[in-house]
Amino acid sequence: MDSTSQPTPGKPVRGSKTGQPIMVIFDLLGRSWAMGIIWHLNNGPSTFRRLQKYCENISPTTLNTRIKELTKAKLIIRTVDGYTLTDHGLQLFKLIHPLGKWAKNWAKNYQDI
Amino acid sequence: MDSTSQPTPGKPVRGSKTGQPIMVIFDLLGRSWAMGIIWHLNNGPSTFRRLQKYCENISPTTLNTRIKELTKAKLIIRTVDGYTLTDHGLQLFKLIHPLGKWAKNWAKNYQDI
DNA sequence: TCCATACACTACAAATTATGTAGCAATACT
DNA sequence: AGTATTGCTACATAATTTGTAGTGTATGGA
Repeated sequence: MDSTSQPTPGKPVRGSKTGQPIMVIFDLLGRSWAMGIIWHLNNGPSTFRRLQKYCENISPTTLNTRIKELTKAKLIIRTVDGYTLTDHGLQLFKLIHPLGKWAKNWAKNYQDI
Repeated sequence: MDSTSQPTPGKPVRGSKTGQPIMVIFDLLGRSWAMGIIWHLNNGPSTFRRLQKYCENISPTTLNTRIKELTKAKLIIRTVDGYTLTDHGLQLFKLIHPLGKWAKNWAKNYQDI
């Protein structure tokens, strides 16, 4: 089945052997669409299909893998209304939220590539 | 040679077709070791080998690819002292900096996986 | 109840990325 | 000149992501 390695504090992660929390979170968030999912869920609970649609047709395989990882990491949880951010997840969202404004500014100053 | 797609505002990125800045930055930062590199460079300029060592022996291939991408994105730049954060890069670091503290707390509350 | 939808996934093969080892050219030092 | 270090590149293997198709389960009428 799915043998993706779950980034876990204290255990080696993709790239990092020490399992420092920051490296663990970098690994977790560094996987495809992880931040996008958290970003979207801030708008409220979402079903699998809606999430998939929002994430510009992310493949169901990847979405499902990401959901499992984020759930194990206790950043999201499944409720009757769909997937939702946990308290931890919400805190994390608040931390990455400023990236939105920064990214727009960065994009504006982005030239001649 | 290396045909990695550079995440660029306004252009489709890995996963996102609209090229919204936040999605672009998620793609860029979501690649292996990207955030780790920025994290480390906050400690001052670093040479290729030192960076490699710091990033727990990231493969030179990946490091080089990441360096090229981050340089094109104007987040880092090469100086006589080694690779350094640009102003944009420093701003970005400041935004992700709180993740360190958050991650430690998250890791503490992380159980029964 | 039977049929049609819609949802939440799973299977699986192909494409893209990352890793790890080896090594090369350029500079610095002795 | 000889040696060491740095900044990479080559290349084969491994891991991740994608895309398409399809399965099983609920829900909603007719």
